[in-house]
This record gives sequence, C-alpha cells and structure tokens, in this order.
Amino acid sequence: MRYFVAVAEELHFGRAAQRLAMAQPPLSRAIQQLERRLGVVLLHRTTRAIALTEAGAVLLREARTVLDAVEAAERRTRRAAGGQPGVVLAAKAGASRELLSKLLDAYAAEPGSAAVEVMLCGPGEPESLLRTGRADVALLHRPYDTTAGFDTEDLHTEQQVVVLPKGHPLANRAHLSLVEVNAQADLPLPRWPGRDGSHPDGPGPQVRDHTQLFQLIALGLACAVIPESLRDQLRDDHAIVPVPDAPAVTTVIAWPPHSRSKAVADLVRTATRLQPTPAAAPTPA
Amino acid sequence: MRYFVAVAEELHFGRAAQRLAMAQPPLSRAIQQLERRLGVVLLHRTTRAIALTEAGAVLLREARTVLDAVEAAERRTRRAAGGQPGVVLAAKAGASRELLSKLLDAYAAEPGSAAVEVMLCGPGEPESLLRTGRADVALLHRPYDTTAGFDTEDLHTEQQVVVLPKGHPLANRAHLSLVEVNAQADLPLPRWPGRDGSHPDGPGPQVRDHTQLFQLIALGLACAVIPESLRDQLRDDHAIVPVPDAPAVTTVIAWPPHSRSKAVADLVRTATRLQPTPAAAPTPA
DNA sequence: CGCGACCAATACCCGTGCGGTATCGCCGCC
DNA sequence: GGCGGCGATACCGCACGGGTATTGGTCGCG
Repeated sequence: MRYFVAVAEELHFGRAAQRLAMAQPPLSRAIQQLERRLGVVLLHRTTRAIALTEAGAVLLREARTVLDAVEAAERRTRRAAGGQPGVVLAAKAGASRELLSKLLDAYAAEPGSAAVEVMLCGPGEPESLLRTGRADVALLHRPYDTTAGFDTEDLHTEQQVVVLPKGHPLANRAHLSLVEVNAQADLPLPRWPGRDGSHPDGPGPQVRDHTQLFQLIALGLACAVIPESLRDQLRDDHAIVPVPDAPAVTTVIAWPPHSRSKAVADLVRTATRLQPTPAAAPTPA
Repeated sequence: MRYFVAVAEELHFGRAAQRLAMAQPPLSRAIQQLERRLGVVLLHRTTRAIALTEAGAVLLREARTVLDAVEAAERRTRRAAGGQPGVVLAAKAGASRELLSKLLDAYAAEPGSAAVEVMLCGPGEPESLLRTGRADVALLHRPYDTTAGFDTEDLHTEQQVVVLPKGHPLANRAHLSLVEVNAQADLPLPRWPGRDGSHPDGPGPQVRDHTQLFQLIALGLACAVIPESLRDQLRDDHAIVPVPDAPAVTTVIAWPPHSRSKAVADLVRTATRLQPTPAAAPTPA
C-alpha cells in the first residue's frame, strides 16, 4: 500500500522507488502483484508515462486512509502504554484564539482534568494530525477543513469579512459580494498550500500563515476573505468589509471516532457547555 | 494485526492459531515481535491464561479499524474496476420499512439514478457492512447503532413503545417508564446477539430477528422496547404502551467519509428531501 | 530516418524472515 | 506428586522481497 501510494503520487516508478529507498524493479513487480491480487488494472502504462485508472484513484484514497489508520494505531497504542494521560489538542495557529483560551481555562478548572498539550499548526494540518493519531482532539473550521470521518460538535458559527488595505476604494462599502471581491484584479486572493505542501497555480501570492497574509494585505498586494473573529489580530493599516454571501464558518471540536479517552470526552463536554452555540439552528429558506 | 486481533479476541494462543490456520509457535513469536516493535506490553501472560493490557485494548480497537479499512480498500477498488455503477444499501430487516420503500421509489424517479441493491440484514450488521466496503450506504438507528466514523444525515426521529402480550395487566396503561418495564420479571427483555454473533448472558430469550421476538412476546415469554414505527408489523395478539423516558430513536442515512460516488450523494439528497425531518430540533430542558 | 535517451519490464541471484516440527518450562488440578 | 494444558524456545527449510544487470519499447532530436 505504501508502495502504491508512492507510485500513484509520483506517477513515476523511478522517483517513487527513490522515495521508498528501494530499487525500481522490485517496485514494478510489487505493483504488478497488487494488481494481480486484486484482479484490477490500477495504472495505465504508456511506457513513457503512467496514469491512474479510475480504480487506481479509488485505491489511492482508500490506501491513504489505511496508512493513516496504521500510523494512528501504532501511535495511540504507544501512548496508551506510556502512562501519561495527557491529551493533545491541535488547532490552526491564530484561528479561534479567544475560544481556545476560554476552552483551556474552563477545562483546567474541571475536576480531574488532564494536562493539555496544544499543537498550533498550519492550515489543513490539524485534520491529518487527528487522522494519524498525533493529536487526540482538534478545532476545525468548516467548510475549510473536511470533518469527514470524525465525530464533531459545533461550537460557534460566524460570518466572513474581506480584509483590504486601509484606504482602498472599496473599504468604505457597507458590504461586498464574493463576485466583487474576486473581480479585484489588483488585489488577488492568496494561495494557501494544499495538504501535500505545494501551492496551487494561479495569480496571487503564496502564503503559509496569517502573519504573512496580513502583511501582504497591508502592502496592498492581496486581499482575503476570513472569519470575522480574526479581526482582533489585524493592525490598524487594514480595513474590513462584511461579505454576507461568503459561506459562514463554523468552528467545531473534532475527535477520532471510537475515542474512549475520558480526557477527550471531558474536553468536548466542556467545549459544548462553553457557549450556548449561538445561531446554531439552520435558517430555513 | 490480524494475528493480534485473533489472539486478543480468543485470549488463547492455540485457538487463535487454529483460527488463523497456522501453528501456535509462530503466532507467539509474531506477537512478541509486535510488542518489541511497538515497545509496549500488549498482553499480561500468566502462563495459564492471558489478558489484554490497557495498551492492548487500545490496539485491538485500532487494529480492527485498520483491518476493516484494508478490507474496504480491496472491495471498493475491485468494485470501482467492475464498471457497474450500482449502489448497495444496507438496512436492518424490518426497521424503517416505510421510509425505505419511499426512499427507493423517490430515488428511482430521479434522473440518472443508478441501480440500488438492497441488503437486508440483522441488527448491528449494516454498520460493519459499511465499514468494510460491502455496502455503500446504510440506514442506521441511533442510539442502537453507533454512527462513529461515518457521515450521516438525520431522517426521522420517533419515540419508543413497549410491546406486551395482549391482555397483560400493564397493557391498558397510558404510558410506562423504563424502570417499570425492567421490573417485569415475568417478561424479561430479549438478548440480541453482539457484533461477534454471541449473545450476552442474562435472563430473557435469545432472539435474532423481529419475527422471533414478536412470536415470543405473543407467547407471553418476553416484552420489548421498540420504535413505534414497527407497530404496523405487529399482529393483533400484541399490545403496545408508550415509554416516554426511553431514548428517542433517530433513523439516519450513513455513508463512508470521502465517498465520491454520485449515486450515494444522490441517494442521500433524495433521502433528506423525502421528509422535512419532523421533530428534528432537540427539545432543551 | 536513425540514433540516443528514458523508463518500465524481465531475468536471475541472494539473503532474510516467516512458518512448521519438536521440545521445554511452568503452573494448576486431580 | 504425576499428569495435562498452555505458552515459550530451538532449530530447520523454503518462499518471497529486494538488489543488480539487462532488455524492450517509445519519444525526441539531429
């Protein structure tokens, strides 16, 4: 499975073999064996390049979850034996700052609370940390993060705003629409790295964190649509305008299914009690 | 991992080896290697019997999900290559009968709908079918089924009722509480098989499906607490009484996370549009 | 149009590791 | 105290995974 994922990602036996620290021929054979075992063609080979078949794409997705599950199994087992009952909480650096500190305070005040180690990380990372067992619980943000495969509780929903350089012509508008924001060719939206660490193509600067982003905006090189709770991290050289038709962002607390940890359960309970989940009810048309 | 699950379930190397169709010594060594690789003691050995350590219990749970994921990967890949885009829907036999037929009719009327193969199965089964990729989508019933690890949409919530033999002294009551039901020593609750196929210990007859159950009740040998929508399957030799304090049962449609199948997505959309989800809002205290 | 470069597949070889058989050591039970 | 059950150890053989050398087919370039 590791082999197949490597080949499917590189689409090149030689490079995949290099990544796996092995020679190319055994890798070729291993994939052939896999195909024979499954009775399925996984790769279209054109001697010059290879491409995934439809079945291959399915297996790539499934194999990734298998490998994540294996990694999580090892890690969780080791940690269960370690004895220390601490809990690891992952959250995107900068996001939901106030909620996070409230949660930590409230949980620490609980009787019998365990030590909480907070991992602050880049966008998209908490998800994979949770999936591979490096974190026990995470704060995610729909619809940016995909919560598929986790148990979640909604904590907070908020509208998004666009951040503009101070003094921009649009900065005085009462609100903007998404199409208006996208139409600003002089202020492109930034490109965040994908889960593989590479940036998508397109206009706009590459950014890795909010500090970079806000600096670029202040310099008049970009704009960005962000949840409104991030406004307290802006300097006074920014302006914000609500974008009512941007999707609302929901902060959720997520944990792996089948988690039997008391600490995680307590943490989740504390989080849900923290706020009466304002605006949680979906507004019907 | 297969080895460890077998040993952990049997708690006996000999039987586990037999189940794995191998000899006992290699199995012992394999588990020892696993323990060394992880640097963790998984089993407490007392030469006479073995018991899981806490870490072992964690690994057992994790290993099961890994094995399920592997099985699902194989099956889904094979099916993706098979070409036929049909979708497999799993549901407990008898439960949500009306909802199921409505769903199938509505989906068949959709443009571009695929063939739906319905698997009717015993209690608890749909969950594992979904987890191992034998089914693409399932109807589950909280809180009986655990929906952990799946994406779900609530379809319907209903109260539960107790089914009594016709003419039973309690049959004329307007409602009963759970403690009153449990206190009926002459009418014990039945024992359903667990996910391993074995029945828990206790009083009460062993049952495998609703037909058995209803017959036993009619004979005055048991009673049962069931969702009220099952009442239309009862014969007239039964009586039902609402049990307001029994947990409400929610029928949900569940599918594996990361499912990219159009047919599954359509089916889910059809299901959610089927009914305006009556009584979906939780009633706050 | 032919030569060279690139890339996956094949041929062949070797070492490790997994599984099997035989046996031991330990404990509980009659 | 002897026997039986169970897990661990010792030793052996083979099969499979991985390495090196080479082939075969296809594209690009002169």
